[in-house]
Amino acid sequence: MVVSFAQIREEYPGVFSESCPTRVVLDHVMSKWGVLVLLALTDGTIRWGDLRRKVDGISEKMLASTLRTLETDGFISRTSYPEVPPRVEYSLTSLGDALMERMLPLMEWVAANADDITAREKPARCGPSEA
Amino acid sequence: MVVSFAQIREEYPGVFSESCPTRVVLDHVMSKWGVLVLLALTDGTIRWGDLRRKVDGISEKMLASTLRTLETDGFISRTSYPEVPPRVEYSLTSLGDALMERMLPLMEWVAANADDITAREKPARCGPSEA
DNA sequence: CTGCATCCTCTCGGATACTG
DNA sequence: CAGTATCCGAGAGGATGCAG
Repeated sequence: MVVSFAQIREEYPGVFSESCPTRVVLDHVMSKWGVLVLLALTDGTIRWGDLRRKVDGISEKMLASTLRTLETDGFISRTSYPEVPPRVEYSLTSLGDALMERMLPLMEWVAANADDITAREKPARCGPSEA
Repeated sequence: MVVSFAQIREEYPGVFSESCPTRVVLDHVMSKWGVLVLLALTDGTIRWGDLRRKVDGISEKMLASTLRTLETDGFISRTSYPEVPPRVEYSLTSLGDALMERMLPLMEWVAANADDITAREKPARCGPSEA
């Protein structure tokens, strides 16, 4: 690994420590659903129901739970309109924006390489190469 | 969110789909221990025992499991020396290197901001501000 | 529409003991 | 030293029903 990128260990020698706050934040933003919810929010403000439909496979429980965690962390903001039926909108805060600025390059790389990576594990992923 | 960063949704509209390979890779590299193991490997080649001691709190089971997953994905390489006692070394592959190139900026940002983020949740984290 | 409460399942992950 | 095998508890996470 290039040295210039590995300086995190010098600046933050405690990142490997069990008690490091980094662990907590990492668990939130890099959780199975946290990543996808945050990514969905890079689109801009979005309603609860739209979010649920957008993040394929997420349950209501996990969506609510994930949103609350990320809101507590300060990554997203929740706006509730006193209407009936209710309308609630979520969006990234400036902190969340800063986070995603670093996360998106990683996501794009993963999205671009995921096929090749998983393909190597399952001999034939789709095409009838030798069946 | 700045538009230039949000183009992942246009290029990879399937990232939100449950069956997208991205989900699998994401689960591996952004898992609780996957991140830390990969980060530890940015130091360069390292032995099994050193790795275990470095990543504070990881069990033998999870270390072995994490390493096998990441090796299968092609992010790390395993070199076993036919000696006694045995010696096994792990290091990043070029693929793993490319991954960490995108991951480290994120990690550094998280490490730099984790204190503030978690501090907001626990009114006083260390200092006797008002107790 | 936007959640919360409950129940229940299943996997993650820790502890321990054992092998080459 | 570098793992594997087994057991087991805790918590993640899904399904359903209900409330505001």
